[in-house]
Amino acid sequence: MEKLILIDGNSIIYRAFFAMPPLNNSSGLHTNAVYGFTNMLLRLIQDEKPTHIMVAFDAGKITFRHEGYEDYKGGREKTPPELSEQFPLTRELLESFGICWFELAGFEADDIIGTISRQAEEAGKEVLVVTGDKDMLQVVSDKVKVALTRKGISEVEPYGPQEIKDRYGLTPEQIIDLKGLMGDASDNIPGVPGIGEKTALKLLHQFGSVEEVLARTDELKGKMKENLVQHAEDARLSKQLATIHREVPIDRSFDDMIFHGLQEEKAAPVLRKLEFKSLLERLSFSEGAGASEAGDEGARKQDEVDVTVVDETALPELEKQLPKIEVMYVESHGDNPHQAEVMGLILSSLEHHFFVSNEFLLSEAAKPIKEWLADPQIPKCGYDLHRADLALHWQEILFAGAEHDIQLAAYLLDPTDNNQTISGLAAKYSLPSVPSDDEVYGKGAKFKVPDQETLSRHLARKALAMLRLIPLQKEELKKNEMNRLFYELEMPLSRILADMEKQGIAVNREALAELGKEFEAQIEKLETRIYELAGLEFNLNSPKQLGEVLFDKLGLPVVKKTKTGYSTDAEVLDKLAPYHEIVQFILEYRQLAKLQSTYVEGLLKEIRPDTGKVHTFYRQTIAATGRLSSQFPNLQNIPIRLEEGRKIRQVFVPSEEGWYILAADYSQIELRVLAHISDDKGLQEAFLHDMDIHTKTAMDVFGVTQEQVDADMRRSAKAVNFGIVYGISDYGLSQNLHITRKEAAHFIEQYFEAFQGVRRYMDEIVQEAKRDGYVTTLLERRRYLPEINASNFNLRSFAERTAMNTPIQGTAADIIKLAMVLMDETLRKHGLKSRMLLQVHDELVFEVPPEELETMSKLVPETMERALTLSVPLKAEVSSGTNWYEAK
DNA sequence: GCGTTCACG
DNA sequence: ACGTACGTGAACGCC
Repeated sequence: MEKLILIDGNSIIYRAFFAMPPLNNSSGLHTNAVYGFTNMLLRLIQDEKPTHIMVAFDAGKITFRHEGYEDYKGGREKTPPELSEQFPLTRELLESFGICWFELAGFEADDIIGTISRQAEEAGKEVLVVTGDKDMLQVVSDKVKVALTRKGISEVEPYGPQEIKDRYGLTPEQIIDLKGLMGDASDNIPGVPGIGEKTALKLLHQFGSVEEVLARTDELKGKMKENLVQHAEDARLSKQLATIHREVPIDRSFDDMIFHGLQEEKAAPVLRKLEFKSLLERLSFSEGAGASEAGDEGARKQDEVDVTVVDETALPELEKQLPKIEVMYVESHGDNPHQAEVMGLILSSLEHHFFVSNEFLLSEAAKPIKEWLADPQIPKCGYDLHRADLALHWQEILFAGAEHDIQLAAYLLDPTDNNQTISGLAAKYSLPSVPSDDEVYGKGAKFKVPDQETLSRHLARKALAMLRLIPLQKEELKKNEMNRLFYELEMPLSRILADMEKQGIAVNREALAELGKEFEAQIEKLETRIYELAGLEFNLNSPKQLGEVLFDKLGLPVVKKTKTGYSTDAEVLDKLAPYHEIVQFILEYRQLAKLQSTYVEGLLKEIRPDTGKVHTFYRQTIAATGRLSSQFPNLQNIPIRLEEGRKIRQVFVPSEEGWYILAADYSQIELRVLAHISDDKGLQEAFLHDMDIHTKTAMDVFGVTQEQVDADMRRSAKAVNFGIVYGISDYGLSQNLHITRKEAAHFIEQYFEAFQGVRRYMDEIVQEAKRDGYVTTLLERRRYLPEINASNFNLRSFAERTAMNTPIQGTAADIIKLAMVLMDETLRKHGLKSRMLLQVHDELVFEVPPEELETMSKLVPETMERALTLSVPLKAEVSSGTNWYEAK
């Protein structure tokens, strides 16, 4: 017969937490409740041999019970953070055990269990409910037993109808009446004063039910009668509160609950992360293997590999196997993929590994391999295909057909994992060990291309790990509902980015050098003046030496210190300006020195002599929020705020005579996203009318009319809006606006009064993060926040602000990425010659031939605006000119 | 290789 | 009481 075990997750974890001594793993994670829970779970599996298991959780929000009685569970202490952080861990553990869990907003675990146990009973299954909550006894029947925990959780006591009768002299249904009369302090169920278990049982033995007791109070006497008459309503309400709801909508089938047994490859990594060594041993899983962080790699074996080195003799064999090749990997050396040296290519299936040296790849004989690489109809799986594409491109080898990039998938599955190398991923998934590149090649100055034997074997090990990683990633992407994000957004975008990077943007070298001369002249003047005023020459670029001059020699007041000494940043210098005229000159020097070193000299170094262009590299797997980042050079931080710096933009020009630079940027995209996800009616209204959002905020925060908003009020409101997007704190806002914390707190309160939907969103997203351990964007991009339940205030606060900010910044990133994919399609569809060149978070930059300028000026903003439909319109503004400066 | 500073959204 | 605004990359000094 089929046997289903239903576990009340919350109840067991609570009891385990208080029953177990404190326990944590080496990274400080509290694990005692998870440990107790796991122990009990394993014992149940061993003793009961269930065919099905399901764990129910409270969804942690307001339940239907609150609708009738506000104080329900009101008397409970707040859950300690050391316990809260263990809920996401428990869910992760259950998933690794292949055990189904369920929760539903508005219902408690009790109700879920009540419903499933009823359904299971109707389907003829045997059921065992495991909980610490006596209320649950009401669901007992011939088919349904309830195991109550005793002494913490180390023992359980099973109850069937007979056991309930022996213990209480009641039927299971009468348990509800019992609660109705005696109440339950821990659930804040009032019951009737003066009536405890003894009296309640006596009454029920005599009358049978709460209703009957209340109807026949005339048969009673004394204080008890008085209490019952006076609190009749409390008794009825208490009975209602204690009644388990058995018609919860549950979208899980019994098939979902089938327990297939533990699989080491899935369960072991989680147990290792928790450092449950005794459990690993008990399950006879190897203990040291696969601990990704602990550095005990040695315990995982390496694959033995057999590689065919492709030369003209071996080529026919490879050609025969090409249709079966499942993964490819291009090994290259150097951080900048536009200048990377290709070391070799590996093409693998589970049966074969073919190593192709770059020398052979570049030879005429390798034509079939090149045709395979270039064929967009042949889907390719691999690791960092974007980098491979660029490295191959610069040696005139075409690449197309990327389908599944392991690095990109790893990024979506955990964007904050900082070891998304093949070696790191192999460890994370407990696959056979792959030595790190640093181990094989040496790092920094020690880097050396190894002999072909070593290289090809290393690549074959990587390829094997890749072959195994792909199905695991596919499953996880599907489970996280990230298939569309991955296959329809990030993968297509990866090819588009590569195209933009290969195209590059032209830089007017002469104009840049000229600008450099102007800066240089000013810098020299400032240097002379500063040394004069200081009375000595020193290294102005050294904060240490500058600090000594300002604070020791000139005796200026110390405003702020760093870990290593005096702080001399711009904020400090601003405060010091009134004390000494040298300070203003230092600020100007700093500004120009930055422009000179980073933007003039830095950019000049990046211009390719052959093309006169700079080719940035967009990294798609770095930013935790889903944004892109840009390197070699970074074209996402070209100056704009100050006029001197903004001139740098003049040197970014079209690559063809007579063409234009066109730039379009989203207006207030983050606040529009916030209006959508918070469903704040006021904010939505403002955007529907396309109001100036900072003015609107000022009106609502200060309670004034549009005409009464002055520049200062608008400035404050703008800072508040920024703060809201960043996950506001009174301290942060006070720093930004140079006001007291109290004043900042007042602004924030005023803001939340005016925009209550935003307040609700901020509260709910933090709760969601605490419950799930992660937050998501509109397109299901995910960011884990392991510190959201930390007991350390700073860590927890940071995680809370991140929980508020990431869905906003991340959804904005989703949107512009969608726009880029759409834009690429649109350019093709219309057969336009215009080219997309740059992305700067909320801005896209194009070069456009004159005859397309008018078309593009409409098409680009239209495309950006239709990228995603929100409850408020998206707005994009476009402009163009003969260089990037003029396109403002 | 780390800390500080500063450029951008 | 705690002591920060969110996300990046590059240049420089210094050990």
